[in-house]
Amino acid sequence: MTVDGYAPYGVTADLVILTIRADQLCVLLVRRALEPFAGALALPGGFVRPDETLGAAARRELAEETGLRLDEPAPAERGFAQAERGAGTARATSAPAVVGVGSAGWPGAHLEQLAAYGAVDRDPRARVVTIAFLALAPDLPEPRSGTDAAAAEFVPVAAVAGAERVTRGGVGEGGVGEGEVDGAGLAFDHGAILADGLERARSKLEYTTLATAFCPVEFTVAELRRVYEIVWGAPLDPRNFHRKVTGTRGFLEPVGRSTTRDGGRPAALYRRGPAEVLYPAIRRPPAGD
Amino acid sequence: MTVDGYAPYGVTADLVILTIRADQLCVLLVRRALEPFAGALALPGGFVRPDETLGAAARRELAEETGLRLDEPAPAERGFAQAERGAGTARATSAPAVVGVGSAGWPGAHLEQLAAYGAVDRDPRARVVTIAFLALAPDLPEPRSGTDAAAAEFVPVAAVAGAERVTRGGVGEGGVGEGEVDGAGLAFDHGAILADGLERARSKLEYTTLATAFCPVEFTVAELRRVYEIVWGAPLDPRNFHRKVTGTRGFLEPVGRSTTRDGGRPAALYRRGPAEVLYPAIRRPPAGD
DNA sequence: TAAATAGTGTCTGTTAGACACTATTTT
DNA sequence: AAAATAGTGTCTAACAGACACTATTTA
Repeated sequence: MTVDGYAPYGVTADLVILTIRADQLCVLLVRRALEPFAGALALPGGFVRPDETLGAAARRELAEETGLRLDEPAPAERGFAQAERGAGTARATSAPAVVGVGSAGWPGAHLEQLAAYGAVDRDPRARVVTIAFLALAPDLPEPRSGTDAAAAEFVPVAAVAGAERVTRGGVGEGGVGEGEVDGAGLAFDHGAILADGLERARSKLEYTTLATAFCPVEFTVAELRRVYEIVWGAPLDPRNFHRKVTGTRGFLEPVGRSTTRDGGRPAALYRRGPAEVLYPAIRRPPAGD
Repeated sequence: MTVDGYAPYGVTADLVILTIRADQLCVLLVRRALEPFAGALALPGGFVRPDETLGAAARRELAEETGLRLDEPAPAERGFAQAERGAGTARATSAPAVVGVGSAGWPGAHLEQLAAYGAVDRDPRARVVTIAFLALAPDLPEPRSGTDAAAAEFVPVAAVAGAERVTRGGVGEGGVGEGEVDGAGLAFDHGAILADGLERARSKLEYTTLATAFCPVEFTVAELRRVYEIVWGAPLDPRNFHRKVTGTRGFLEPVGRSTTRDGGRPAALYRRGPAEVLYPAIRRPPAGD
């Protein structure tokens, strides 16, 4: 059913799911089983169903691929009905039992809309617009194969050719040929989407407390610092970082216990606090990596 | 033509076009001539044509409604083909002659993707996903009526009921009933889109040089400050503001002339400089309005 | 004891915010 | 002269960045 005779579009939701494994920033990629781009790596995703919102499609895909279930965000606080809001974010507050997943939960996992991509020829089959989402999660168990993916695995972003080739802040607009793999070696325009997702994640660590989304429920200051160092690819001064994050009200809440799992003197354990924005921001070092 | 039998969607581009007129932040709204929501105010927009990207549709709608033509952004700098990038931004570098528009040009006008909105019932006719764009422009001549709009006019955002009712940073997800006008008094979910656009504009003034997009080619520091004060609805200290913007490299480039159009001692004229980000940011005062 | 990591203190330069003061115009 | 706006200087508190130093564990 179309409106006013305009051509219909396919609408998909694709996900950039980032996690940290073995001291590397990794993205979940699937090996495509079907044409187009059969055999190529791609971001997980799929068509938005007629009865679900964009965010619901993203949460469904996330659960299908990783077993990670996020609650729907609460309706807007002022009490009037709203359409699904694109800029919204979700945080898991509980983790119902899922096959292959324990009961620990991932309290800090994060999902937000990234952007819409609608180049005319981005899908050689038909006009398809995709709404990309960015998910940040602590280290997850092995991903489960999705419906249209032969296999899904976390791949270090450093190993994804071209994912880093877009300069910070600079984005353009062009076109891709029919069925042509773009510069990142991923299917469709997924290399560009990944690059945008990485830049979004890197910049959000500067001025929000989102780094905790990569951490388990309880973590040390050094573990949080390692998140920053891995995502930014640059070392941070441990003393200044410690002073900054423990001095920012609402960023960390002490658990009261400590751990020696990082070696050396026991480190205090923290949970994430209620703060979401950081002011002043933690500055991203010039470069590195 | 659909893919794998999934239901087709309509895809539209809607615009939040902001400008400053008579010391008020205004948004371009159209009076809908057709059902649904006939007679109600709505954001300008329309269906994305089969042969144009999302950004091209937004630029076309912008030109149709305002006469303001923006160049397509340059392709990505690293030389590999990219699909249209959602997070990209465009700045007009020239303003070809357009009916009703002089030759002065709007060098700072700005267009960027805001977000995608896809609640199931947001359009009572069919499943329609809209990609919202945010445009910032200097005071423009009277808008021209678009194809599906009986009239278009700039309305002070303060006069749009409910547009300010969403708290800073908090967004949720819900649903709207069939044909029901949402809390902002605008058609569809355009009140929510407007609120998101306003928040995006307000927050971008903090950490980018985008305020110049509201200014004419040459402007004074006081005129730039008035942009901040109007968009944020709060007064700023003129002396500290002056020191901040003139001391930030690349923000302003002196023209070498001055004007007395604001009264009092002549003020130096500036053009926007090459800088795009502000670090440290200009902090938004607690509230005001 | 040595090595490793946690955490505190201290110094310096930069900046925001508050506000006194001077400069140059119009009325 | 008075009013208005432009622009500079000065003070203080906060903070980033650099780095010395102490604290508590394991090997």
